Amino acid sequence: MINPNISVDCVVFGFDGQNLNLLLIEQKDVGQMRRFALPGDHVDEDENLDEAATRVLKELTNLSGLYLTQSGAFGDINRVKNIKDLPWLKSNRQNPEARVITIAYYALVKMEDFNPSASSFANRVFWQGVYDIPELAFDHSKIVIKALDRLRQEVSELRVGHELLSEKFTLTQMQSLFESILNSSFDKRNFRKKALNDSWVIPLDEKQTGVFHKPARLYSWNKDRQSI
Amino acid sequence: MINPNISVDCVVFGFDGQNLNLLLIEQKDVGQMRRFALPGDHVDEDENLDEAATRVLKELTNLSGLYLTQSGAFGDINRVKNIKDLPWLKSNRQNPEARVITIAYYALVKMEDFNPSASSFANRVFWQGVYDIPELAFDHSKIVIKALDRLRQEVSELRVGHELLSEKFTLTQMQSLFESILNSSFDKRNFRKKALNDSWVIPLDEKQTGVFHKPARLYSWNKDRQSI
DNA sequence: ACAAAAGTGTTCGGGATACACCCATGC
DNA sequence: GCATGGGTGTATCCCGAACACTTTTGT
Repeated sequence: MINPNISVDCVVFGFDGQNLNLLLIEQKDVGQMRRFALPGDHVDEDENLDEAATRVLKELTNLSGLYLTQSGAFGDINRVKNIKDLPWLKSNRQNPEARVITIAYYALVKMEDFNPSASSFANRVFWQGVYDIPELAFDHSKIVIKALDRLRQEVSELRVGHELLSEKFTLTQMQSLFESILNSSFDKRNFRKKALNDSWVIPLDEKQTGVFHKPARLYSWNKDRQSI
Repeated sequence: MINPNISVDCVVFGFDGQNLNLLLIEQKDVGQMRRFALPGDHVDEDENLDEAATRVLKELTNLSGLYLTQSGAFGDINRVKNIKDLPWLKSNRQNPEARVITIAYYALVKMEDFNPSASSFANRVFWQGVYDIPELAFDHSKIVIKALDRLRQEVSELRVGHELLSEKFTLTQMQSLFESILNSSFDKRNFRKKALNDSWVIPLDEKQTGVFHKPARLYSWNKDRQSI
């Protein structure tokens, strides 16, 4: 049995080697309008919050074991009162007037692991550049901003980030990851010095293939050296 | 009308010039046992989460304008299933079995501004040293740990802290504040150099009185220099 | 005079920053 | 051979860490 007052919403960040992206859905059953939102669902009575978020993420991406962490609770009384959200609420909720508090989570996925496709949730699921997010349903824009804030903090402290790169990667990709998350840029030499000095990564005896310039060396994360 | 599924709990930190303390209540109506908890209450249907937390804090301390910020949502299905919590739930809740999700807040108060006294909430309200917290009801210990974590982060980044000292204070008091929050100790000279170099504080033309040693100079916060 | 806390400067090492040119490969 | 990104070293500055003695007041 679901609890009508409590939901979870997932801010799913993905990285493609160049840019940071956000997973959005296009809502169903909203007539002619196109309205975008974060994936989310109500929480079941016998389900922990983390479990509900994990479930939403699993249904959406068919991936498990993803990095997933809570980023806040949103419960303003008018968060589901926007007139533009009425059509969806009417066709998806027993009581469209009900107050709903949502617990926001954010997740990190390697984009290469996953191709978005339609699901029970939505007409359409797609990646969107984080610096180019359209208007979202409910208070989802606020939720995204807060999640991005948290992600930035965690990345600066190097507590997360490896979840967004593939097993083997180039230092340039790693630098792009940091730059796109923190929305700033770094000096190449200093960045590489730091990554190696602080043993964030381990150099492999392998090089990039299939590129038409000098192939870059590949690296992997140093798992012993995480979260310091 | 209250929403039976959603509550707020407040982790209220206070500082007395020496040690960091936490405001606890002793629960009413639990028969012979003594059981301690965080102050909290259900959220009203027409009340925002922040408003509910503000209300709890106001009823408790009779102070307003306090620093108050959300530190997380706690919703494990068995968070109110501990047998020791049954007596209180039975005498305080219509449906003691109901699932309750709580949104945790943490607040900072100057202890000199406020003397705890009994209230509608509790038999007894009292300050307890944060490094000496007894067993708490529900999952309140977890909530405290998380709030303390957040407080430490914010203090290290100097985003909060001034809320815990009076208008005028000595550098030694300020150092004690940092030391008790971060549970570590600093070199006096280095600490003072940093506080002054980085313009955290402004020296006043005033000295401590009523002490039986060399009186210390008083300082106030540099409001222009906060949160950097 | 004595107890108690206030107040003060210098040295050292390590990490962050700034900066420009040659290299390997595919086309 | 040329276009594209890969890869490298040095000098400087600032910040954090370590460290011990003198000063002022009340009793």
